Amino acid sequence: MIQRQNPNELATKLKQYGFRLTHQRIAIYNELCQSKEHPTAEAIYDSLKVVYPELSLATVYKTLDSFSRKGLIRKIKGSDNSTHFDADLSIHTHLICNKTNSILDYENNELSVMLENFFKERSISNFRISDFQFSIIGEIEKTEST
Amino acid sequence: MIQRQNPNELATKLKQYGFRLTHQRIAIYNELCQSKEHPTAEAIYDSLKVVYPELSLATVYKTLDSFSRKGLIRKIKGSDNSTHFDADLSIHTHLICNKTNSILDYENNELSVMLENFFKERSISNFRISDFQFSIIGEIEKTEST
DNA sequence: GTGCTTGCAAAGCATTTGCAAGTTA
DNA sequence: TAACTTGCAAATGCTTTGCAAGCAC
Repeated sequence: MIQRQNPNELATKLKQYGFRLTHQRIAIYNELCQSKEHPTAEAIYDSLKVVYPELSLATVYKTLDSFSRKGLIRKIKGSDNSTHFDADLSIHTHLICNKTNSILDYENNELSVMLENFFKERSISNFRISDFQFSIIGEIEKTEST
Repeated sequence: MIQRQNPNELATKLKQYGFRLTHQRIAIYNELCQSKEHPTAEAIYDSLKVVYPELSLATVYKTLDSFSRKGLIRKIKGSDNSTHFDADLSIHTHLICNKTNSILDYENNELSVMLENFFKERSISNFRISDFQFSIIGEIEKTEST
């Protein structure tokens, strides 16, 4: 989740990235910004379908793909064969659960700062970096209280 | 690629992990250990088909899946929707090319040691770690000499 | 001999594509 | 109005599954 943005801010950001403003794009980007859960295309579709019944799953896929290709959002590969999306572009690490196929942020500032510093001034010969993907794979453990 | 292993070493390792020794398993694990390229199931199949024409692609998938579920090898998600495999279980970082869908090792000892040290004594509450996946996404740049 | 593994073909599922109709700038 | 975007349905492509025959132990 990234901080709450009002409709104007959303629209401005989409324009900045060269997108025509459509209801679908605004709704999809807004949904992704609000979500804490790094949703899949299908999850976004399911949430929005309630409010916009005419929305198509193919549009959600196309929109998320164009967003990520222009660098507005980032793709995350899940442990199953699904792709999740994240509006938070900062260098940070994910926890990926093999059992639930869910993705959480690993909130560890020390690690984020360390990685950021490491890559800040660094380039890789013959490679143009466009994104980082740091994941810890494993299993969410149930606590007794649940 | 991990260091060359003779047939006996391969077999011993497979047994250690509780696998029955079949020609297919030995060939698949050997192929993966020799490969520098983090191949997909299909790439492994294509390489082995020449020598073992009766080999089935489904067997390659099943075998790689059981290897990775027992922790003998590791899965890597590519930038397209394919899964690649790696016999090198050490903490290391991959370069993933969006254009060629190829995966290379990012050979940087400083980074590997840093990550290893960071996670050596660290645990995450309510999460059982089984693997790490660190990737740098981008594009391999052509050099003029190519 | 028993239980695990293989190969085949079919099925499954996430994602992409083609195109006519609708919408944005 | 011109170019881009949407929604639908069909297609694609990677991966999994069911099952009979084969093999390891």
